[in-house]
Amino acid sequence: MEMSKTYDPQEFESRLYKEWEEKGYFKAVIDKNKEPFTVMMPPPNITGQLHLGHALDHTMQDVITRFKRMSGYCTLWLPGVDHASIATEVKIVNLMKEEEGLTKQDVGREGFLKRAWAWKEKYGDRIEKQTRFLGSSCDWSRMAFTMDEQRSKAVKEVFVNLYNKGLIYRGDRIINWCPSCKTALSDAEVEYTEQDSHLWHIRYPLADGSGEIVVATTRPETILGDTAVAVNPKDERYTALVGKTLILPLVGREIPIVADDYVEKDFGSGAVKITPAHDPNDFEVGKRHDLPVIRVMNDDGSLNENAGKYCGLSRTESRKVIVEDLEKGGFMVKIENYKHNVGQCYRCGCNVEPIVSKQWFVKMDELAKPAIDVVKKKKVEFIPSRFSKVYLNWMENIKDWCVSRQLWWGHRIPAYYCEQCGETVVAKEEPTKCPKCGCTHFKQDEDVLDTWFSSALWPFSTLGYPDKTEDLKYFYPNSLLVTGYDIIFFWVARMIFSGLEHMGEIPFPEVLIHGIVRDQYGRKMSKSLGNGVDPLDVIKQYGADSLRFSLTQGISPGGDTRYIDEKTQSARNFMNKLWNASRFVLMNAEGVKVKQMGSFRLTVADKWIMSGLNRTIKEVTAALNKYELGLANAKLYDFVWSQFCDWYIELSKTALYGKDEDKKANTVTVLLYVLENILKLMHPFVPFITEEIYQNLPTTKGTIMLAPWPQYEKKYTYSKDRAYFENVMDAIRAIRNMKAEKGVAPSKKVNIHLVASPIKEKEADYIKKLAGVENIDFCQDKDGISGKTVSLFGGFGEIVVPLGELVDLEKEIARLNAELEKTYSEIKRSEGLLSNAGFTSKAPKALIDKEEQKLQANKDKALKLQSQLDSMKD
RNA sequence: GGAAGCAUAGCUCAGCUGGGAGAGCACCUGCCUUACAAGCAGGGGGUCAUAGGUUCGAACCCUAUUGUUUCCACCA
Repeated sequence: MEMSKTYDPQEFESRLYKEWEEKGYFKAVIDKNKEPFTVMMPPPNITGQLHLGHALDHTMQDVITRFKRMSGYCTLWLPGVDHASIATEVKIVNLMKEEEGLTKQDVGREGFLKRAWAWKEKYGDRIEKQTRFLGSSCDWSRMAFTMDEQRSKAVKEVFVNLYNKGLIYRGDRIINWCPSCKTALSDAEVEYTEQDSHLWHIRYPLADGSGEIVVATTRPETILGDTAVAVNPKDERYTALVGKTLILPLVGREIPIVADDYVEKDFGSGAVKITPAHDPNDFEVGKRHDLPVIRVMNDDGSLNENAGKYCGLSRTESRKVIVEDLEKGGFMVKIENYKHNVGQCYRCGCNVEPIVSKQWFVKMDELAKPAIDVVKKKKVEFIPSRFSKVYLNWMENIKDWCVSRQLWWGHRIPAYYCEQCGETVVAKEEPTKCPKCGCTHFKQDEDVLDTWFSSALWPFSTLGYPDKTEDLKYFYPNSLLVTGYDIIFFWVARMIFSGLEHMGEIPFPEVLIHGIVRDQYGRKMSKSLGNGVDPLDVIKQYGADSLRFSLTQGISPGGDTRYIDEKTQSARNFMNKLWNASRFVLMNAEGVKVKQMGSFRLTVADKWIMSGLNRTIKEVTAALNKYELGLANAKLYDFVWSQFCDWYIELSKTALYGKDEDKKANTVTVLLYVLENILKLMHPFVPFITEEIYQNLPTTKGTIMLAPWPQYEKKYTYSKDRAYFENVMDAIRAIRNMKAEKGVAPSKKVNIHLVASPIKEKEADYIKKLAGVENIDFCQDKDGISGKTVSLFGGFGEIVVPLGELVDLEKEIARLNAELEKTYSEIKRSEGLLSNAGFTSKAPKALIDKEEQKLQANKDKALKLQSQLDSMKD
């Protein structure tokens, strides 16, 4: 094959993806002799396109999936997309408004859903395409959508079951209401930010005219819905007043003064206005004291008919007007500046209103208990483990889950109301006859379910639940969940209790948490900042492999990462390096009869690279088994570039450019062997380039995707040969260093004497070739070496380089003195350590031995340095 | 108010049972050496936030402090 001189990913990435898919390599075929490894893709929202966060998420899953597939598991990575009820609906509403000038009401439910499905087709496809560009090896034949037929069946099944068990109920409760999206939200869907506001102190006169109570509030407009004022029962200031009534300013209604522990004596005036319809805490107080609930707000946030003359005013207007009226009426005592947290809708960002409303809820007490248990008992483990604390903290304080949404895009709630008697029937299909009155006309609940209700079933709904499929039997529980910490509550927690409740088993034993991808300054990527990066642009410029490698570089579980263009460039450079190293190997393998490993004697250089490879196999495998992708990535980078390319390829040239055909064949064999293993180890990270090269190796057949994962083998440790060869390398480094320091041109070859060196003549060519040496004189002593020379010391013994006029005697003496001083300080350090009884008695023996060897070596070196110095002073 | 993470070279970050401080990028000096200038060789640069403690030995373990980021709660 002709390989281009530079790496050009556009040339092969799409072609290879197509080939993999056509040959069915992504498809999981149930094999009872194999252990399954199952990962469900967190389904991206169909709201738009994939961003770098998805790219990271998918890359991590693909790396792990490909690693497991090569390791012999029956691997299923199941892809999907999420209908994202509220997020998608908001987008479509906006689009309709912009393009057609229409509202939801204008087009009606059916017309709206038609548009929504068209949207789904468009964006679902786009997401699928992007996923393919990334190289994701997911099983497209099992592609799932949270609202397709099978998933809808699962949702209905679960809803009905929970209802029949009494775990789902409908009732008037205080919920978070988004006045802009006009729907209820769950607690998890509210985000709090600090806002500047005021604390208004308002006078409430006692009904009997005997005085007044001052209350402090941040919501003066809700005064219209007040049904009591509460004080702490231990607050002496007010004990005498409890039970009396107050006249509600502006309204004139009489409201009681109640005592409740919820009130803090020391905050504000110690008295709190109670508005059960518009504050979660007040709602609870109201329940305890049996207070009426007066809702004064419409669904759009404006005041309703209960607000009397203020009816129709918007949220902001009403506050202004009411404050003015309070001031006019002499009720306002003072206004303080005040900062406090206000909840916002996580989709549209507008302030949410706590409102009493009739909604469907999932009862959480019973469901949470086992879900807490499995995490505490580590049947479900978070990686890193600190996230289990986050999970437990949330789960232990969970409230009932509001699951109904006043939206159209989503799973319609399978509840039917009898048109005659109003009886509620919850069933998978519309009932034919009312069980109470026999009427045959029903109206289905208008609301849809929270998006996360269907996502919660993902680990098993994707496998065919509620049908008892082979997939479900084989692939459940899943093996691993990979996702970001931002959706632990939304998703992970709900999957855990859902799996336990509906499958009777945990959904997955491990949850690998990753962080988010930030921009180069560490800011979140967002539309408003305009700092988002489109993965497709990156792929176009650098290739998917470069993006994948760059995203997994320097990451650790749970940690955020920054996207920096230079990092991707450096990954691309690495791809180019691998490309060219392969090109070098293939060029030299041309026409050479490749041998079998083990059928010939390895050189020490061969053994050095083989042991390095072996070590890398061990480390990379261990790192991947722990899902430490950043670590595996770093080990690969180092081995491929700094060991294989920088050293072994250079070393191999002595044989490749020599005349001995047999030696050449040996070297080619080792080069191919190491390269093949490098490709396999790197394949999970960079699937395209490794496949492209692999298929062109003379020693391989078929796809690298299904090639067996490299195994660590003890026989390739070669510790002694490795240590010996390090001396050769040190010698090369020392000579290069010396030449650079003395300003000797790299092309200028020098002659050297190797004095009393452990290095054997066999290795002379390596030194000559790599260090730019003409001749080497292997000798036992320095007799016979005359003229101005430089001496280098190390594990290789002494290297004497005659440099003629190039050597400045003064400078050379200074250099040697500096080195001698350094050596003495090393000796001192070793001696200090070794004379320390604590150290010698407690430190491990290997460490003590090592220290002793070091001490001896340094003593030898010091002697040699000293004698060299002495000789120069003559 | 509660909890957690982070603090290591100019920048981004590794450093995984405590045993002489590392990489990439950037910088400086030489090199177009027949795989690669998207490259090669060499080099400078760090009181591992601060203060204590444990230990023969601490970037690593403990305590406190400072700075920073995030999550949870939401006292009107």
